[in-house]
Amino acid sequence: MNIPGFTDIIEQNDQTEARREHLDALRDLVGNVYPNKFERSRLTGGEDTITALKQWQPIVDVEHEMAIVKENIPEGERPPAEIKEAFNDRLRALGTVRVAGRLTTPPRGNFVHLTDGMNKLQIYCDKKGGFALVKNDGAGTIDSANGWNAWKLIDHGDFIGVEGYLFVTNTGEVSVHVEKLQFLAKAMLPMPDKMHGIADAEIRQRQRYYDLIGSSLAVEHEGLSTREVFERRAKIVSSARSFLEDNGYIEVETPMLTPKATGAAATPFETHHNALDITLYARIAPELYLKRLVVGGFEKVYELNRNFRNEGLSYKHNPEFTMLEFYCAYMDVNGMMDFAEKLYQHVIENTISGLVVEYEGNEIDFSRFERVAMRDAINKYAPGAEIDDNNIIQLFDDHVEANLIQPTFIIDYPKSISPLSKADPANPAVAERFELFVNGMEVANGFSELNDPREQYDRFVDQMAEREKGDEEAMVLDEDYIRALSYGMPPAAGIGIGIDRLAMLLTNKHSIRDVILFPHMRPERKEGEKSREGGEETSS
RNA sequence: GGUCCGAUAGCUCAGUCGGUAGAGCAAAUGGCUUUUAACCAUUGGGUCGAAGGUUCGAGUCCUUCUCGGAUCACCA
Repeated sequence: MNIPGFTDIIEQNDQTEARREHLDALRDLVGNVYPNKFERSRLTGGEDTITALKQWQPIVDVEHEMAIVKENIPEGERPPAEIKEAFNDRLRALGTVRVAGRLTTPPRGNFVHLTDGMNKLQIYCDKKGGFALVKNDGAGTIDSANGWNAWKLIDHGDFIGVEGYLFVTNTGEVSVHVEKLQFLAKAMLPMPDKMHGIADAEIRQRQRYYDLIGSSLAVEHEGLSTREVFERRAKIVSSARSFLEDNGYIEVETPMLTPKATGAAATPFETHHNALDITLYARIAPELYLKRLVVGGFEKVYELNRNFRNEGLSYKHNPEFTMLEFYCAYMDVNGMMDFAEKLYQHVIENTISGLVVEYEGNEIDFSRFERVAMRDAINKYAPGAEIDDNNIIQLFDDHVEANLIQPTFIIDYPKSISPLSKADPANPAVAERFELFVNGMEVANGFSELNDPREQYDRFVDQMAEREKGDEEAMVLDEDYIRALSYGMPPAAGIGIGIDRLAMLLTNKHSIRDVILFPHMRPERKEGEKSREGGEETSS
């Protein structure tokens, strides 16, 4: 077996060499260079994270008042000492703070910022005044002689913990005057560019940790920082959840590994269960499981989780993507559109302020959703086109989809391509189905759920016939689902909402890879692998 | 899969007509020490994505390949 060596994985250069030397020297000073914990103070009520401290009212107040003082003195002049001292008395009375984080710059001066990934806090180490080193020897022995010696050995990106008192600098920034320094963890690799972060999209996606570090260090950002993108995505997910919970929905988890890949038109990933010796498929949709639960008496049910589709990658497709799918008994497609509008509005208002989303130069207004029949939309964007059941989707895709910038429900889908959807009672050829389009992109799909087991069976049979004819994505008959429907399912409506695409819209990101922490990529191949093989052949 | 664009120091990027491989940041050494991308001086750091070709000479031109991005076709 060819196990790569540590130095094959971690590139060695002058920078890593310097860090290794610093680490060895630190080991002599502090003992354990990877201690197990650091207890932060609790002045803010909870744990004193950097973010908590930066948002803590006493600190916010002092920085605000100091800013006013600075406005009233000439540019470049220091604030009067007595005013500063008054602020410092207030800050010092708050108590001793213990805070930890990563160094955002090289520690060459005696000022440095620590980050918790989101916010930065400045600390001040006074060489002359002296500060103590806390040894990582289990007892926390204080080494008052070596504080500054340890300080000289820490590197850009290392984690340290400090204890000290708060004060305000001449520039008005509340900082920690360090009295005790504790070394917490080493960064063996150099940090990204402090101005620009990581520019290479491949490295950003493959090494998201590195990208996130860059995002927390970088001074300039175009749009949201990587950290902010994923915080916003988390906000989208949590506000969608809370909206559904508040409306009486219950969250469930249904199988990811399924014996049949059905519930959507897509190619599945295949795998094998050894003990059972059967083929399993990564689910392409949770739809049929969720409706089984409606049969079983869950009147409002949702699942917010991953789907897997074995298809091409693009700026709006990742092999695994997050879908919010939910079902509501006694509701039809129109009720679902009404509810979906409210859900979108709730999520958007909670995520950004207001309902107007800036996306790639467009102003997308979520205060209003249009509803347009598919035929009407085609007539609008491809006037004169002759529409029949066979070309309607093609016409729609070719002429309409890209034009649907503002939120638009396209309704009245052909029944033939909607095998899980109820027909419109007034027009049996049309399904009670919608898809929601925003910025030319499908973001949701919903319908009145077909609950007649006999008709569902016939639709599956039609799909299987399409499959025989070569349509590999035609839906697969699910016998157990027919059995479930035969026990009776109340009238219901359901919807699937693409979370990644919503995240793209709300973070102004063009690529789905920018809103997925670890998007799918080709396996990383190191150049060394090739040359090592070659080396074995030539060496004797 | 097709088309177009890209890959140069740890990071961000220059590199003219084919003629000695560059800058800023980061690193090392020294100085300074209430700074806000700290500053000043000095030093080290490169298989120019890989292989081949043209040429006296290739980061630069040609071919192939790898990886990535954009875009088109299928999927949400």
